[in-house]
Amino acid sequence: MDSDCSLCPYISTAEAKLDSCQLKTLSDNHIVVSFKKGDSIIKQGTYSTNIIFLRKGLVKIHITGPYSEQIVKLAKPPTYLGLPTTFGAKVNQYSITALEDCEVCFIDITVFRNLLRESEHFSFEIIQALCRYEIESFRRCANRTQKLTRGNLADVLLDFANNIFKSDSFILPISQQEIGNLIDTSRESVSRMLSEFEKDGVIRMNGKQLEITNRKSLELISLKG
Amino acid sequence: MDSDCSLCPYISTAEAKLDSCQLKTLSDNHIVVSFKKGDSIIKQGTYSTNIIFLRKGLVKIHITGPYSEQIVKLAKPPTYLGLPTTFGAKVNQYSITALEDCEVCFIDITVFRNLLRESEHFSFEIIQALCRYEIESFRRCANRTQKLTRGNLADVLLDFANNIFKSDSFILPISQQEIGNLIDTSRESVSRMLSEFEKDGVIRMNGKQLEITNRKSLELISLKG
DNA sequence: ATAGTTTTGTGATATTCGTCACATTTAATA
DNA sequence: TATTAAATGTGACGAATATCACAAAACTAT
Repeated sequence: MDSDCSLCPYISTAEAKLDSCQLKTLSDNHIVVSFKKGDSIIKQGTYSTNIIFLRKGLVKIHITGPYSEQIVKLAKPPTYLGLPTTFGAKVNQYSITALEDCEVCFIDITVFRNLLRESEHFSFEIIQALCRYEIESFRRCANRTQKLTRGNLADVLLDFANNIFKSDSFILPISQQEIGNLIDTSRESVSRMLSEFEKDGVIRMNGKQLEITNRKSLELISLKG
Repeated sequence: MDSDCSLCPYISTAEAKLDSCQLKTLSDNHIVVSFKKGDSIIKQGTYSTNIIFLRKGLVKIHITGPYSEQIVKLAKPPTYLGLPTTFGAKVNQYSITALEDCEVCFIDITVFRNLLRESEHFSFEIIQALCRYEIESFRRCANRTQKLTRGNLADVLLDFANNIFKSDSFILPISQQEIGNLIDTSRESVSRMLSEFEKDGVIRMNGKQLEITNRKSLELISLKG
């Protein structure tokens, strides 16, 4: 498998700060692995031994809460996966599972640490990324707990359209049960609300195929519930 | 005001990794500021211009959500405040307010960046701290949204006893309204539940003075709701 | 294709909890 | 201490949504 990082089209902004020699080291010390839809990439409770970089495919980051499975967020390339769980704890504090077929780089943790050591730019990029993640998770949590469920569902659909698929027409990569786990509600409520959205002409659905037909309304629902 | 960081009893684990010269730079480029209970230390929406280190007193980190004020978490010394908001965004994404009289170090941001640049150990400590914060906030969010409200209230009381005051008898540093903002419920519900806890002999209250009289029960409530 | 599994749709019912209203207590300040 | 403001206690009521039950549909794999 091609493993010259300097030629990789999926390179991270942090890695762009590395010089050619450092990129060479990275090239020599990582492997690219494919995962099938549904495969587990990181499993909560196991030891974390590698830095993982997502270069292709969609994943969910989820955590086994006190009662049910909670999807913390969805992530798309290019992004590191599991930095917090690798540097912040001995064992993985959450799971990561492929929602589509994925390609992932496993980077040796000591090599990665050396890069942090050698390149201030690289490590500062990582610090900034971690800071952004945290702000994002504060906000996500505040939304989730304060907004009405309808608003959260609208947000999920808008997130798919705006950030993940960049199109108002897409195929839902997760089940209604999983949407429920993402916005903390039951699958029945998700089903009912989606029907409602369709009845109101905000979306059109056909199986997993979904189209946003009235973006304005959806944004209004996101705001007002 | 005393400003030799090498003599500071409140030094952070990250700063402990600095050499004497670097500590000297830090000493010369920070000021210690006192805040009174209720004072605003960081205000959401303003520019973030300093790194802030909390060396004394209790603070709340709160965010103005779509509808109401949400307390993200409470923080106690020694800890940096607002790293994410300083490195992750131009303007502060949340507010920090003193719950008790506080002492805080303001560190010049360029000086702090130079320290990150110069000391790999220092910057790696910061990375680890950020990673731990994020894991913690995933978990907090999962709890908050999944547990029953009673369980969350029990958690708050246990957090005061175990982590913040390290005693089963303490004076509540926040109002019932604020407890509500912390666990996403109304102040009325907080009031009702506290009465209930007292009636069941789990706690004893006298104004803001609170004593946990049956820790086992409280832990059970935390688990089972 | 067909049997089996997973996902989805929908009604009836129960529960939790927020909201409003107002009384009461406690704290803050002149 | 008098006056005002802030925090708390408590009842009645309603809205949002979880849960249960079951049917229908869609997808998987032999």
